[in-house]
Amino acid sequence: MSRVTIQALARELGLSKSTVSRALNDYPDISPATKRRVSAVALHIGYHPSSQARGLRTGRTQAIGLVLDMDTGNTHRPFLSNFLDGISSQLSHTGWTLSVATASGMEGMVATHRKLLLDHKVDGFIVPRNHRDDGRIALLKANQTPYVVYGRGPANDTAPCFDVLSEDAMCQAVQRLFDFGHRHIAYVGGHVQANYERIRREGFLKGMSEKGLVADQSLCTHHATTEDEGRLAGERLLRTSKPPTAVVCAMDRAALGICQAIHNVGLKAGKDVSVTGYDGIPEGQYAQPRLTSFAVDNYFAGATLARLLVASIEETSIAHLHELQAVRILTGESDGPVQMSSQELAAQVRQFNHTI
Amino acid sequence: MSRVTIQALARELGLSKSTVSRALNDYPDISPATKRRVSAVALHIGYHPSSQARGLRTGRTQAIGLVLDMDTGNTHRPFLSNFLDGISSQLSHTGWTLSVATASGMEGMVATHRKLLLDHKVDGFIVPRNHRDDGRIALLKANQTPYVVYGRGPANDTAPCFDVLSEDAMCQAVQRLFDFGHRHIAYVGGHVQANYERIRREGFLKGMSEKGLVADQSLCTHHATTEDEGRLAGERLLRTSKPPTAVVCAMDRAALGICQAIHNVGLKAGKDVSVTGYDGIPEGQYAQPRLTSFAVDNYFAGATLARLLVASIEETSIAHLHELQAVRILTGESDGPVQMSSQELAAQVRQFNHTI
DNA sequence: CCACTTGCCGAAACCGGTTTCGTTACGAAT
DNA sequence: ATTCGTAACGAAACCGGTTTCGGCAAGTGG
Repeated sequence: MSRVTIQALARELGLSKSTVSRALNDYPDISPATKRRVSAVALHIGYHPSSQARGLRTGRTQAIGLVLDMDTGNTHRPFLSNFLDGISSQLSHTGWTLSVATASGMEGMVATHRKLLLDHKVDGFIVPRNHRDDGRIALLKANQTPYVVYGRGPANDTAPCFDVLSEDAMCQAVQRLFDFGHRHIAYVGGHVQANYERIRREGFLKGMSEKGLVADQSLCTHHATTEDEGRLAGERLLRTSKPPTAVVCAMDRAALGICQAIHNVGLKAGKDVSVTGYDGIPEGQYAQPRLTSFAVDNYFAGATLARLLVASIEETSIAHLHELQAVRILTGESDGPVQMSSQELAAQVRQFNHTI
Repeated sequence: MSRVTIQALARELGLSKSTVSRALNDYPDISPATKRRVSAVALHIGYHPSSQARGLRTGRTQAIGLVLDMDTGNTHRPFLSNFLDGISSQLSHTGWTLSVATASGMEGMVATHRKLLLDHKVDGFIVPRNHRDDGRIALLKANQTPYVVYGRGPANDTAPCFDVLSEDAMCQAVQRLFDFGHRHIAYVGGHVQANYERIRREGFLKGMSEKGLVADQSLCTHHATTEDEGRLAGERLLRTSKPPTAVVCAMDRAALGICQAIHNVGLKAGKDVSVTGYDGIPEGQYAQPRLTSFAVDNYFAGATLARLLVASIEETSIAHLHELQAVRILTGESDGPVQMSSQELAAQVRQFNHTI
């Protein structure tokens, strides 16, 4: 056990514990010589301050909280490891640690945040995947608890945030498909209540308008967060009289479902119908055809969020606390040059359905 | 903020804070009537004890630590979410929380454990993937810190542990392949320094001997933890004069690599050569052919480990602290009835290599 | 020489709980 | 009536740090 307290260190040094404390914390009223001596002996006898004792006095735990939603959480499963690594690596340079908890749904998450707060287990939170009207943020604001949002925060919010430029990815996807000759492009979004959904959709629309295309509202859908939901959305789109020749998806999992739907009507994704995803999940790189997607550097995201949060808690720098990061495209074979018109595509689908 | 201390509660009740403390902690020298009254008022005015203040006195943080290895950690990436959920769910009933950190390699992990210990951030650790000679366990033992092993602990170790019966999975795999008619079966293992490797290999050997087969040493390899390493191992196996008609892998990722190697010589996994994996990673279920594998319930694992660790820290029950859990088979199409003999297989591979 | 600042450090309060020890009141035993 | 035991609670120490306040000595200006 540690068992070497500041008292023992003070005795060893022939100083009072208050002097030792101030020396270690670099107070100005301690002579440089004493500071050096204290640090040296502290290191020598292996003194490590108790974080709880310090926290009791300072009111700080030196820990940040991360509550994961297990309802929608499966969607970010593959990135979790890198995300945690980013946070932890950033914190490891300091004395801070990361406290992780899981919860189900927004109410569950809010309850978990409250619990961690009331127990004084953490000083602040990383809030991933913020919603339009987010109970977690409401709670943290009401309690004046520091937090940092992974995602675009509310416009009138002063809390620091970090996000990836997913709108640029959607925009790039449209442009790429346009360059492949596609003009009839659908959009399949994710959780409508999530903030990211609005942003990605707007990115899609921006890409469309930049190319002089008008987004057909009947080709814009959402709530496709799983493969099954994506497949259903794909089946609906293919069954219309003017099916899209390309589909931009806000999530890889939905994109994989769309590829299945395409396969199920005897067509080939990437040839007959183009599909792009977003997230860069491993399954997409193993799928047939390999999914064109956009990868997020979640290590960087975690590290940045941790840095922003700690800075905002310690109030060291009030620098720009809103940061953005570009995504990296993963070119697969799920998209390509347009092969046939929407009418021809519709005919093919009809024909396939008849022969069955 | 919380700011309702035990003092305030005591004032509100007209009692001393020591009485309030003992009432809340169910001491025998407090009258039942007082206990009820204290609990009621505490709930009413929203009293939540500061975990740091309590920890300072009791020496307990009520937090457990989990240090993830980012070197080999990518292999357990998909399970992390469920694993954390299991731990967190188990802890949520109590006042305990989970502290997560990452590290690189054994030295890094040991250093991180030491840091968390010296800072008094956690009371105990969950140690996943223990090695034969594990620095983490040595450290924790030396410091008399409670820990629980995810994996089979050292035989002479009294520390609680939990593990899945991966040896049974390997054994099942052999029996399944035997029933498919395979007699020439290879084994491709993972990290040799890890404890699980020994266990899985022994499970494989047990399955072989139970069916009266002798394991050809030249067909037993290891150190295949990634897809690339698996592919290389597969290429080596296929190039021998008596290649195996079936391969049992200790890890899905290696199995996927073997499937690639089979594909690369113009053969079909699941038809010409059978392959089984272990872990049940999502990529395996998306691969062509779908991988036959064994799934681990990592939610259950996390919950059990957390329960064991807290029990061993609080020393409530000295019950059986060694638990085991069976795995569930995921039948895919990467294995099947034997199609040709080892000689015929070798001929096919030779022929393919000549034509190129 | 004295008052006053400045540098440096110690004493003690404090954070919010837990735990030890002591005290009071009351009924039972002697 | 005295002693004793016990139930129920209060006072105070304690955990290990941080922070406020005050004190002492040396230096400085008048």
